Amino acid sequence: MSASSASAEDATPAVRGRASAAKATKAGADKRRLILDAAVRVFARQGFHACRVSDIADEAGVAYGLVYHYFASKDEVLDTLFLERWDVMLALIREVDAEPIPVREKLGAIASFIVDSYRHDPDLMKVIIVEVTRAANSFGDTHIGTIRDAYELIAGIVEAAQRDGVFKPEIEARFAAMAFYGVIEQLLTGWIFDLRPQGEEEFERAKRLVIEIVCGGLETRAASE
Amino acid sequence: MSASSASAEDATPAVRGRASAAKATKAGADKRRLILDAAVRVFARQGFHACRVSDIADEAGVAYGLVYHYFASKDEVLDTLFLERWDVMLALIREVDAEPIPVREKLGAIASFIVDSYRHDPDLMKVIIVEVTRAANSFGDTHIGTIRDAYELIAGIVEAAQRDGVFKPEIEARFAAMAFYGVIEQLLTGWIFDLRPQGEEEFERAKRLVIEIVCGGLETRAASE
DNA sequence: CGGTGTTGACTGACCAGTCAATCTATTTTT
DNA sequence: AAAAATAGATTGACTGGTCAGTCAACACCG
Repeated sequence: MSASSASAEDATPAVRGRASAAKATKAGADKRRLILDAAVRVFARQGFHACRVSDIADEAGVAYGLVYHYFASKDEVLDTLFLERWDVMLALIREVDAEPIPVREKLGAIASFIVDSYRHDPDLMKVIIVEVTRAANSFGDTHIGTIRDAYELIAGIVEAAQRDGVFKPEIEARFAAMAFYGVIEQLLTGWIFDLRPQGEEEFERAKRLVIEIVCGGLETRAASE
Repeated sequence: MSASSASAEDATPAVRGRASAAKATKAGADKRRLILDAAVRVFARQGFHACRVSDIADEAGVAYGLVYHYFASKDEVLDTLFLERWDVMLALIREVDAEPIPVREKLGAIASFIVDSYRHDPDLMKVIIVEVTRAANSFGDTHIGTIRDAYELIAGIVEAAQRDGVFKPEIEARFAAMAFYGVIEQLLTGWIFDLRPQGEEEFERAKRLVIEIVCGGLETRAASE
């Protein structure tokens, strides 16, 4: 149901410093993936804290102990899911930032990426948002640095736009980045909890509106469209 | 340290339908309050899930069992804290909405209220945001209706502004409300986790910037100042 | 054989919620 | 006014259930 994203495949960053066992075998890596994908479904359905490790094993169709062969702890499973995806996003932001295009398009590309991530694998995004990003106390705390990285990159984009005179200088760049991210997170949260309509059209419309509101409030009275 | 807000005092809405025991005695109500205030500190420090009921009892200086004399469960303690404060906020939004003032001031008053709530009792706001509002899976689910009420009220304000021609009609009112709320929640989250600077000046500046960004993106090219 | 992969029963820790007993204050009875 | 009765307030030891993580044994492949 949720095949690992193609772009994450080659870049798998081996989960920093954790103990997690091998994946020497071809089949080994497959089982590992199987467990990760099962975990996404279980976490999305029951929530990280409410589910048992045995639920993940059952969903994956493997024995309880095998989860601990590939991961040091229940936490590490979630960590892995988060980092895998977040790293892809950080890479994309850096890529976009380097491109010689107007801010509106840069921020638009980032918003698009996140919305498309949700469209492509809502369960995974639900887990990342609900269990990590929004759970800033428990897991977010571990990853606060990584989350902050995204913040900073976006702030950098805003700052550049201010230097170019496209964005007002009086709204602090970091504040603007925070606002941008806040709107997007709220949007996904709305979808996740069925507070907002979904569907192909809605997704595209949402991308436009996010940019319209945020850039509209940031631009000087010079840029129209 | 955190005296219950004056405006909430008389309006205490007796926590809907729950079993929670009496508070017939004068001293009884005091102890109840003592436990609630202790819970705020403990929840803020350790998190709802990470703390034990005995931690709350210890912090309050009462016996373990007494918590269950006043509250049916650990959950009910958190529910009470949330509803107490959220109801005050809903009342304020309704009040503001009724006033015959421009949108910018209406939204500004709401942003001010929330920021001031944080300034007045950061621990309480931390608990509400982190453990309820942002924990949309566990507790947010129970209160999703109440949270939604705030959404809808704000959407109503935006809609009125659109009818008056002050706000663009092409940005759906609910979407705008979501964005407004998203920015504010992200702002508080930033303070809570020390990602953003705090202090009297910052609080006031933040109020202005929130309005500047959101209203700036929503207004038609007519309103300036 | 040696190592990796796989199994699932078991353990040790944890903690929400219960409950029977005790205390304190207020009211009723004598 | 003292004693008795009633009701709420307060205590903390105890129970029952839950689960993350361990481990010793077994399977499979090269």
